[in-house]
Amino acid sequence: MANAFIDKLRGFQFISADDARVLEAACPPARTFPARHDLIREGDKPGPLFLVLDGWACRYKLLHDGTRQILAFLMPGDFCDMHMSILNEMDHSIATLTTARVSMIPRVQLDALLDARPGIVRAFWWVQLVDEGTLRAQIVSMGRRRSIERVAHLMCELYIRMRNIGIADHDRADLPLTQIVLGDALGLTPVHVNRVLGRLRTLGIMELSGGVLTISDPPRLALIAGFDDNYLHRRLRIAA
Amino acid sequence: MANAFIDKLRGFQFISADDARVLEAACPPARTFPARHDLIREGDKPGPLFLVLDGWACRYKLLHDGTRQILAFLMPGDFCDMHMSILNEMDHSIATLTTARVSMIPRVQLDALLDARPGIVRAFWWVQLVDEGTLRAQIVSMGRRRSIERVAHLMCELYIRMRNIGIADHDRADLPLTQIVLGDALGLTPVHVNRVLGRLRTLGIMELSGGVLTISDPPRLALIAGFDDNYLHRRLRIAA
DNA sequence: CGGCCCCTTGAGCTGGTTCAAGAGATGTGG
DNA sequence: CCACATCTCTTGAACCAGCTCAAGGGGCCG
Repeated sequence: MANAFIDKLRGFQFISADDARVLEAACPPARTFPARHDLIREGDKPGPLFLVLDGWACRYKLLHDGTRQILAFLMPGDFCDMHMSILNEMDHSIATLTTARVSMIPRVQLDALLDARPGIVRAFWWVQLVDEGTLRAQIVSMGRRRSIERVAHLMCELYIRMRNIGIADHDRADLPLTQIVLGDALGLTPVHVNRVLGRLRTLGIMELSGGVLTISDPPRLALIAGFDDNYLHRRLRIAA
Repeated sequence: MANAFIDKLRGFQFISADDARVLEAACPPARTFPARHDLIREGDKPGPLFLVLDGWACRYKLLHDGTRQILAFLMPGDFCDMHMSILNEMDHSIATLTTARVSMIPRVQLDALLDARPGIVRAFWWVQLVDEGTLRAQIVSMGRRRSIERVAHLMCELYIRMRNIGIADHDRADLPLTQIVLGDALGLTPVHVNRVLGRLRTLGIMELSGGVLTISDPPRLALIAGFDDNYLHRRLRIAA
């Protein structure tokens, strides 16, 4: 897996072979960061565009009282952050959750790429819009789902996304997220996340332990979650 | 106010006079819709781009159990929906909340505009990114703020956004949102929204009644909300 | 004038939090 | 390679923010 990001664009057939080649050539060698390392912080000025090639990261925001809200999980093939090149300041931070390999495209080079290649603009825009759908899905979860549904929904989403990029087995996947991290993403306390996971385990639906997610009853999990994957926009039009 | 959308872009100095003229010329005469009218529904295929010129609308999603989650409020100058031209299907619906004047740019014309005018692409992308920041702020609210903070935060945001487009006085603004609508946006029951508004009124901080928002103690409201307007990205670079 | 929303308030309930404590895992330095 | 420190997971008990259910009043529109 040389470049998970381009694989993703290609996998969705949303970038031409030509554009993919140009984009890939623009990616400098990846750097490896340890877990819990901030790639960029709220308030920072424009920097390079990050592409997560391996490992996990997240967007998050710290509140005044020290609590953290995780806004999105970034897995191989996700990017962070387009914003930089258009807005003048980050309104949230991005950090690794595990050891992660990250490719960083300098902003100047990125701008040149976008000016020269409308196909790449389109591809990036598409990714952006899909990410936005994921944000909306999270709002729905936090506003209208109870804890067990919320946990189930996140597990469905992460599982599908992992399967899409080929890092999930039939019913198992490595998911190196602690219950604290899950709580910060779901707006729940880690204690309650623990109880909910225990309940799902007892029910024989899924299990998360030792960093491995095992879904033994996918239909029931999706039912509890009220999961509909339309927001992940997997079927789409070929780039114009 | 001929075209609130272009006024907004101009107000933020993010579009050239030339691009503004071209964009304005592309807007067909506005249509007026009654309140509670769906402009587009989840699952719909690409249609025209909507620009809200007058009145209020919202993005929302209905769940299986009939509950509704409002994802974003659209006021004059906001657009809905770029998604259409890139994704193949809406993952949420958009409806008017009040009588609203809406301009609809046909998609073919929009695509031509975007192809011919990189400046307009940039401007749209910027708006898109700002909207995304607003989504993230909502996630933070729902995940980490209690009801009174959440209500206060939404009021701060709406007030600032209204002031930015010139439809708010010094400490008053028309805000034609029912407590039911607010509840659907905030993930609270209308009953509880009522109690929280009552509390804020008793505290002498703000009042919402008869469709009019009056903020008598802005600093205290912002303090309760933990409000920081950085995510609205008002200071920004002039379009390249 | 009548019907339908919307707002308001009360009373009791409950899902999720808080606080606490111990056991298991993981990593680090000597 | 072991010892110790730190982080994570787990479970229990009490509490409380926000929900549910219910009922009455007010305003707007047909």
